[in-house]
Amino acid sequence: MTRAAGTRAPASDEASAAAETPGCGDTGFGAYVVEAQAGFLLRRAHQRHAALFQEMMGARALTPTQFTALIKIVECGTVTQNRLGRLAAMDPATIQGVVRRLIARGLVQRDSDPGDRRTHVLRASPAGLELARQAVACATEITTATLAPLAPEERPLFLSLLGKLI
Amino acid sequence: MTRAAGTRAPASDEASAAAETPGCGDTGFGAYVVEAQAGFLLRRAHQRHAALFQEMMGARALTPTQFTALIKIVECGTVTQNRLGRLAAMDPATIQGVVRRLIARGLVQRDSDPGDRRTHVLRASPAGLELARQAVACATEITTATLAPLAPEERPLFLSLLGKLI
DNA sequence: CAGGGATTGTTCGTATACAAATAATTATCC
DNA sequence: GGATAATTATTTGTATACGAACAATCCCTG
Repeated sequence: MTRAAGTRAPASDEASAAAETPGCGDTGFGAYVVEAQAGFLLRRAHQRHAALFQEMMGARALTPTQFTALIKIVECGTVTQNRLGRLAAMDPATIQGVVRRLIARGLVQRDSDPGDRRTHVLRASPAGLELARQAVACATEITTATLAPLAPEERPLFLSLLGKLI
Repeated sequence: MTRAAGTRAPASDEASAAAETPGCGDTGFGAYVVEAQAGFLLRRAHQRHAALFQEMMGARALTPTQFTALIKIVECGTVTQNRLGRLAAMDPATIQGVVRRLIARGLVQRDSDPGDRRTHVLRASPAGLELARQAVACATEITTATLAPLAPEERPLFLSLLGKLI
């Protein structure tokens, strides 16, 4: 994470220099250091992963959520939109937009369900299936890159702890 | 994380039942399981933290980013907007909106800098300072709640590993 | 001191993320 | 079988998050 000083990047290394950044002294918050809190670190780690994902996914141009949704659709073969949202951990309002963009790119198709007139059935198109296969290979490298700062033996431990945070 | 089946919640427990959700068989992705990847877990952990934050911050109605920005302003006494963004790990475009909302709530004030006509100097208002003090106490509990699923001895370890992911 | 490069803040467009409200439909229960 | 509850999908509004482009200003170097 060595970045030039004048970048438009979201977080300069200043954000890691917890305690005493010049001009920013202690102001009576006791031992509370924002940069050391779980929430702050989760946000930054998530930011970094998203950046890695975008960079490494490259021309495939899938966002993390689009990728997750597409994979889940392929795994299910056929899903309903809200159920897909639950599988992919997305709000009905959020999954709506994600699916709309996947359909707009021709990666997913949507058929009406004769058994339930409320829903539409989602299914991956051939192009979507092909892209999914390529993306999975790429995503494996993205996971590796995300965990790269950890020693190999720390990685499963970290994932196990992270997984407990539901 | 025991939630009723029909909630509007972003992620039902279905999203944790990795391998074999009924109707969603293996479709040739080999050993790749989305729900076990670092990115997916980071996104969910971040979501959960944000939900805890909103719930526990309650009437104070600060979002995690607003809280971070406010704390950083108080710590610095006086900051420039972009510099604040770097300290709080936010894009210039993002910090702009965060600061605008803090100003709209009267928690932060903005004065022009005679030494540099590009910038404005940010400073916490008395109300902002008071809210910051209350919020820090609350945020400490939020961190505890976030890490609650971990055994006490696992918590510093987890934070240390998470911190390595920059 | 002049001119090029860097920095600051803003705006626009896109993509999550979620609460809340809504209409349409299905499921349940008395 | 009919009222009620639940579910599905959509829409609106708000809040991150970031790339890209921009004008104003500063800084530095020649």
